[in-house]
Amino acid sequence: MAKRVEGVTEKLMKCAKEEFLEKGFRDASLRTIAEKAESSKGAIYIRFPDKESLFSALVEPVVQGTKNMYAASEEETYDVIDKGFLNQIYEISYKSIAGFINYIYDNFDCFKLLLMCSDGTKYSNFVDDIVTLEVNSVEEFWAILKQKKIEFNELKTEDIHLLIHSYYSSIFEVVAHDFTRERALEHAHILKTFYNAGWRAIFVI
Amino acid sequence: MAKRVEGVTEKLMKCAKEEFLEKGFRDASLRTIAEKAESSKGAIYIRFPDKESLFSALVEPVVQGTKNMYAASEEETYDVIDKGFLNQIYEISYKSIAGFINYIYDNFDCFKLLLMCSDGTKYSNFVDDIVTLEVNSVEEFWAILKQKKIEFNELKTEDIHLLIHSYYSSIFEVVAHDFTRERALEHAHILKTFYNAGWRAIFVI
Amino acid sequence: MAKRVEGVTEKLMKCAKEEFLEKGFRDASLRTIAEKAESSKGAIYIRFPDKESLFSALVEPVVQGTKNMYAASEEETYDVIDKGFLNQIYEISYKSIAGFINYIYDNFDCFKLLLMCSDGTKYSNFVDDIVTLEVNSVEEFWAILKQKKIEFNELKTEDIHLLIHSYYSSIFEVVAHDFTRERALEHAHILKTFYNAGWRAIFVI
Amino acid sequence: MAKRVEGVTEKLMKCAKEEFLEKGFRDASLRTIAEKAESSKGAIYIRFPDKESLFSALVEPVVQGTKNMYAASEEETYDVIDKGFLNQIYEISYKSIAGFINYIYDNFDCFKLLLMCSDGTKYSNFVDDIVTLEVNSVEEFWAILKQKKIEFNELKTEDIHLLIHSYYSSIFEVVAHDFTRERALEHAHILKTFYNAGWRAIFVI
DNA sequence: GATGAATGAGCCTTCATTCAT
DNA sequence: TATGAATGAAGGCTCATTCAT
Repeated sequence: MAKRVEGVTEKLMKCAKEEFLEKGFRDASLRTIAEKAESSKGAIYIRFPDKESLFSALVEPVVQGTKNMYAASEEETYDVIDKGFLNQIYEISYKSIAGFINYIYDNFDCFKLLLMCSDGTKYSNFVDDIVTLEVNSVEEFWAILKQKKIEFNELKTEDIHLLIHSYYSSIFEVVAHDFTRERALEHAHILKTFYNAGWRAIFVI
Repeated sequence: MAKRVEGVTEKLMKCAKEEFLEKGFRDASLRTIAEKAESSKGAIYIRFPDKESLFSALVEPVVQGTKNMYAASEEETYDVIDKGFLNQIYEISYKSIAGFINYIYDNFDCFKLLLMCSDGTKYSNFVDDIVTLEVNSVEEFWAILKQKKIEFNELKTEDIHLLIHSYYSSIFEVVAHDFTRERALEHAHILKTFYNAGWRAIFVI
Repeated sequence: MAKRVEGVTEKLMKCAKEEFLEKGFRDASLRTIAEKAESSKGAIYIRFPDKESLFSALVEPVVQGTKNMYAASEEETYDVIDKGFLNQIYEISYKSIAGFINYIYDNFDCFKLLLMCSDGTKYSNFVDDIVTLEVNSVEEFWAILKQKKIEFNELKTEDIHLLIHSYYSSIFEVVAHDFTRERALEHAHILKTFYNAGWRAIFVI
Repeated sequence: MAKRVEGVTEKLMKCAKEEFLEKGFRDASLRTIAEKAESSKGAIYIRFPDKESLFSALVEPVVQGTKNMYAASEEETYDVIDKGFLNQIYEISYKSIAGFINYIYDNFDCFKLLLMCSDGTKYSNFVDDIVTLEVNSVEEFWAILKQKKIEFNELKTEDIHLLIHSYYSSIFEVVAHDFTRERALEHAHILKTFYNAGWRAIFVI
């Protein structure tokens, strides 16, 4: 039985990650990746159907992980709404920041790939996709508020989208600026304070 | 000496703009640009030393304009500080939003180029550069506050950077999402409220 | 004005022809063609959008020429029918053989390309296309015969197709076997006798 | 020594046949064949030294069978000549058509491979090879005629070759056009009439 | 024997840039 | 100045064949 030489896939992925990080998806060269990995172009194609799939392989687990993490935090939120603790919603809505930051730092390179090197792949809209997910969730949340006859200042979807986008921008900037995990968490704390105040200012009637 | 045919540069730039907007800097083809402009690749190289310079020519005025606008607002700010109206600083600090939004919409395509099509050029960090400018200004502002023995909660440069980045992200997203000028201004109003509250929450002791 | 260096196109086409003749379309290499022509791959792409277009350029004039020649001989045939000289039809139907043979020999290499090296191009069915044209014409001819109440043994379209195919096979084989023009014409004479007898045998009631 | 797993060779050949029929020799992929056969590329190379040998294995029996059939009919012909029934020679010469058609239809796929999918293999001249055999036989036949002082119009070898080639072209076209066996036999009947007349016309003095 | 990973030459094509005209 | 032909490196990808397991 012909077995894949052990470690080749790992080496290829490691070198691919380096190349993608250095040059971005588009300018990365499979030739170079193969050479760096002391392997061959063919060896890549045995493992990945094409260039984008190689990128995907590096990044997809984290994309799914992010979505799962998001889905989980969404459920949590709904529980809270049911209990009607509106005043605490701002707290709760972002209580998972720390968790997310940690997740990011557990997968730092992947996030760097997603955020800064994914131009030309289907992941180029990663931030926007995340934002859209959260926007939908906010709107569902608002529907519940309405149902419960709780008054609030409703914004247009687009405006929420932009505000949430700016929120994630701030989070993800820690990656671009190579913050340490500790500093990122510190920043998240500030961010929470900042955004809670902001949301209150425009949301509460 | 033969003179450059009049209007060719303009036509080239117009067509280059279209091409860059459509495909982004990297995927744009000089051949296509020259063809669209009913001119030649050589004609481009007479006027611009390379591909990136052509992009620069389209975008640099607005980059400078933005910096100038920023410099102006900075002076303004200092005036205010001199007058010591700290309580109004949040207001003032962003009173120029509308002006900036209008500037963006007066140069909509250029901003789209800078924000969404500049991957592969030195402008890929445009937002960050703007943010850095503003951060420096904020720090100078803080220096004055300190000088005046006005107490405030001083943040680390990096944290301010990220917050300001998120602010600009939100502003610039109106470009990505093709808001009308009116909607953008509307959004700016919300943004002002939101960020004023945010800044207050973390800045005021 | 940048002019194409004289003779490059010709040299490229000449070398392409040689390469296609030697290896067939599929196995021909643009690299090799460019090298043989002491030119560059890019130089090919200035002139021809792709590999098949290069092949087309060599061959298309003759394809059109053949169709035109065919169309001309068709008109001629109809004149004859109008005069009702059925008995001479076999003669006339092929009286243009010599002309066709000469046309083939005026474009010997092109026919060799079309007949033996076109696998992988849209010309791979060249013979069948010619045959189909002639079959249609035969059927139109028969329609006229019926109109004139002239009796004959009508065959199925498929059978005519195969017989005509075999006729052209014989004509085109002179190319595969590198007959001289004179020998080809000699063969055409035999072919005429042979096929006239054949057609008579199955066609006349 | 380990034994070849039974049935694997058969399965490989079956799948190879499908692949070759579908894509032709050149575009067929050994990888695809191995996958279709739920086997491996290595398994192919154990059984066949290379790609062309795999094709050969599919086709060679029929190539030999055809040659044998031809040899048989040749002997038959000589018997007839010995009996001196020249007038019947045209009949007899083709009396084996039906047999050959049936043989083709008993091995339809193989003939399709030989006639339409063999580009790039040594079988690309299959038809010509068959024709050459028959031409040789015709010439031997003529030698006998001469020996018997029977007069006839002797053609050049090349001309006979082309005529016979056209004859086989017509026969083999039934494969390309997917005639049913019955239609093919029907066509063979027409062909016999047609060619007998043709031969007589040029052969008899 | 069987496997399929590994190889690497080779494919067609694109493109920014140079340069002869 | 203006042209666009010429260049040639580089791109992603395929594939028959070899060979270690």
